[in-house]
Amino acid sequence: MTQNTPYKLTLCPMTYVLEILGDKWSFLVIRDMLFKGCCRYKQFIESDEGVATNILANRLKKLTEHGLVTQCKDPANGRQKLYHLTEKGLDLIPAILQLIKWSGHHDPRSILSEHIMYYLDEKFDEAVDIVRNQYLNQCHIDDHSAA
Amino acid sequence: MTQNTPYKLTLCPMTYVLEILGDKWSFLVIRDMLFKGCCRYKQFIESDEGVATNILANRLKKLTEHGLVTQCKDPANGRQKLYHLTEKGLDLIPAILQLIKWSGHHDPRSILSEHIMYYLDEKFDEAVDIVRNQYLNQCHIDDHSAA
DNA sequence: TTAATAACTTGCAAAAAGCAAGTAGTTTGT
DNA sequence: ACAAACTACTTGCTTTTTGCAAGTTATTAA
Repeated sequence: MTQNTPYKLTLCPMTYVLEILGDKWSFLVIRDMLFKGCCRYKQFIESDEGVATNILANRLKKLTEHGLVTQCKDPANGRQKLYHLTEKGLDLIPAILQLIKWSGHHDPRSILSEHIMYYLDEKFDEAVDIVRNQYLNQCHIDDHSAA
Repeated sequence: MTQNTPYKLTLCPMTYVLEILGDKWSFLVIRDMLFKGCCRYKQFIESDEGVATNILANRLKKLTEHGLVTQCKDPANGRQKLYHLTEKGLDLIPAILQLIKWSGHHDPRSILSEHIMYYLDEKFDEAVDIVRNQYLNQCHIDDHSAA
């Protein structure tokens, strides 16, 4: 076996990722923020998959402690909090898009359009930028318009 | 909000991925195959994280049912089975490498070398090919040499 | 100032994970 | 040929985590 070529990639440590994203709810919280524009507790609760309130609270706390998410009071409504992705959280976009791309290719019930698959297959980096900017825009709007 | 531009990417379905990879052990099995050359039950059991035998059996079965893994008898030793990644499983390499890349950037205790980070940051597609070929080679060797 | 709302917390039942021990099919050694 | 060893599991039981319903607290609208 070719031992010391520069082409041998020995990378196995996934402990950090799995510690943070090793369960589906953490992933879904981030997905809801990125693609559904969720930034309030209630919005996550109302999201399709139906998280339990205690689980949601736990995951938001965990993601915040790990620096993927920030919390702040809604300046327009003091009884609401706003949750946003940090740079560290946004840096997960490539990984998440690769997972979505994989779904697009292998999920027999995938509903991803050809247009989207084209972007993921041929213009991946661009897709990452689009999702990122989309998110940043969205936040900007949500923050200044009360729910 | 820009509604109908071709740049609006509305992709949220991750149900399929999460159904298959929504827990850490499934991920770790695939990682062990890709990066540690695990292809036998015993090898997975002996891997660092310490899976319970019942959990491992369950996950290998699940991954096989979902078509990410195949099982066959070891032609060289009838009491052993060989587990291998299918094309569908190998197609997860980009996603896994993105997660590893993310770890490299954000895990304060990351042990990834600069060389590897260079590949992930600047030559991502090449890194995917390398990992893929590395795996395919490895299998070829393992299959024909008894444990 | 009463009612409603948002973001949680708590308590309990159900499901899943983790551990130890056991089992079935091969195979090696004598 | 037969006993001991090996590999890939399964089973039963304990512990942990999840999921659900019902509070609780802080803030705001009527």
